[in-house]
Amino acid sequence: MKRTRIKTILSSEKPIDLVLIKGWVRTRRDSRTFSFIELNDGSCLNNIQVIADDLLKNYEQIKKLSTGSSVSVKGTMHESPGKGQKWEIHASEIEVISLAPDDYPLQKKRHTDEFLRTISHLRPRTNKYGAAFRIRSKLSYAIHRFFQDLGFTYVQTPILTGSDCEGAGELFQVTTLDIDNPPRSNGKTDYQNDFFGKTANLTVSGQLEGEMFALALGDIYTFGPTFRAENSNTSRHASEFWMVEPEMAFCDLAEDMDYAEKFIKFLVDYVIKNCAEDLELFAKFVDKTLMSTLETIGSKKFIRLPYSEAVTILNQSGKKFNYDVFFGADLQTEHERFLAENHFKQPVILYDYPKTIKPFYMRLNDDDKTVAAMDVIVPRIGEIIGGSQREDRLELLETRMDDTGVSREEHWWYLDSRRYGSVPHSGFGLGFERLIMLVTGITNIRDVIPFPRTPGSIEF
RNA sequence: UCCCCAGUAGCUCAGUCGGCAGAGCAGGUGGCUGUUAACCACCGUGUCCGUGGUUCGAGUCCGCGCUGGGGAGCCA
Repeated sequence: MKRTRIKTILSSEKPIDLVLIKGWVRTRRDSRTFSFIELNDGSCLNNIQVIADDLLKNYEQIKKLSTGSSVSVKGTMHESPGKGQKWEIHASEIEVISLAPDDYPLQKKRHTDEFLRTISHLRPRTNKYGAAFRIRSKLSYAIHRFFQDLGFTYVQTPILTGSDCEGAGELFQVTTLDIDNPPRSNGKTDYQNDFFGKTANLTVSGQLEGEMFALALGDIYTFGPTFRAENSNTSRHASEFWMVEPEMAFCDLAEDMDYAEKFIKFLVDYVIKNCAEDLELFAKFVDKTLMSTLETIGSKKFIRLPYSEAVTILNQSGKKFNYDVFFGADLQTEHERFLAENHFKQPVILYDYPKTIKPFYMRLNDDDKTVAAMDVIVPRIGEIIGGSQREDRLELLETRMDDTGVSREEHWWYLDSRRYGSVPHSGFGLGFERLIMLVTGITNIRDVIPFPRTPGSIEF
């Protein structure tokens, strides 16, 4: 007999004569002649209540079932006479697969997120983390769905790279050299003898490679891991995280913003429609304003505001900021949050930033002062998307590289794309974990990653 | 990297002015019960993060370190 998932039987319209379910005991309560077992198999948030009566031949063993134990249950599903659940299973046979000893760290009461982080291998067994990681899975699917339905091609850009990309952050170096005794020449480590014959790193962005494919396949997206060796100790940064980076040929900044807005709205809508039960847990226990936040994102057209106007608004707001605002200053977290949370109270797309604070690949505007960059700012999270129209004019790109100290020689292949049939194109990057935080109300990035990596922490 | 806060039982926490370490939950035993974070009674539990100091006496005060958290920077 094949096991049925608890999610499947809970959504049944009618009783079932005989079912086989398998799962883990969440809690057990004894009555006089029988025992209630709350069973969860991870297929959904809800448990199913199993009635084990004392006629079962191994009832003495069943009475020892503790939280975390695994069992296999055969029985009939019928309407529950008790309050609190529609269905329950009356067991005809219960096999104890494995007992969890009483040092099982998860109790049926609430634990703190900090404690659960120390047992990352067990926390998916809790309601909250089970829900978070089911939502993470659904969102991954929705990302593919969005782009595939629009005819985009999924490109797997390399994780090991030879270039330091856009200088997007500190790099994790990858080497097979003996680090205690590396080969040296002219007083420096000689990487000619390293595995790839030169220095190699973990990727900080797939964008430049993504552009090459957009300029061949038209519309593409990447979705994969990214690594930053920055000593960032905040609740919004991890050393290993996932990014989605679409790149569109024949696309200007306005269309880029259209895609970004449509993308976020699609994902929020997808979760509301497909993760209702799990979402409810977060709306109830994690963030009471979650549903209204998500509805605002889904229904309101995102504000589009040039950087220069944002500077004016911030200066006229009368609010005292820790960092001064003036044209040429990078907007700080406090400024972005003020705009999204206090001034507009909804998502805002800022665009046309000063060229001095943005990387070399962004397209120079006609004013010669700003570049065609855009950031999507959402309440509570801040920047969730950063993107731009790329500089497609070879001479201007080369000048910008020289000005910002990016090696032309190393990026010969990137420059080739502007040499041969260059076209206007745009793209953006979305931090996947920040999206999950936005959608669930979870405030620490460590709690939306199965096994988070942060400075000084790689236990699992 | 900088600023601030915290570290006490398996977990969540209290601990007054520096004077014998204490609750709830979890666990054990018994009872009761179509229960649902069940309930009632009884029972056990400590490197008070580490280290150095002040003091007759330190969980409590001071220095240093470690770990965790919040905020900032860097960014997604």
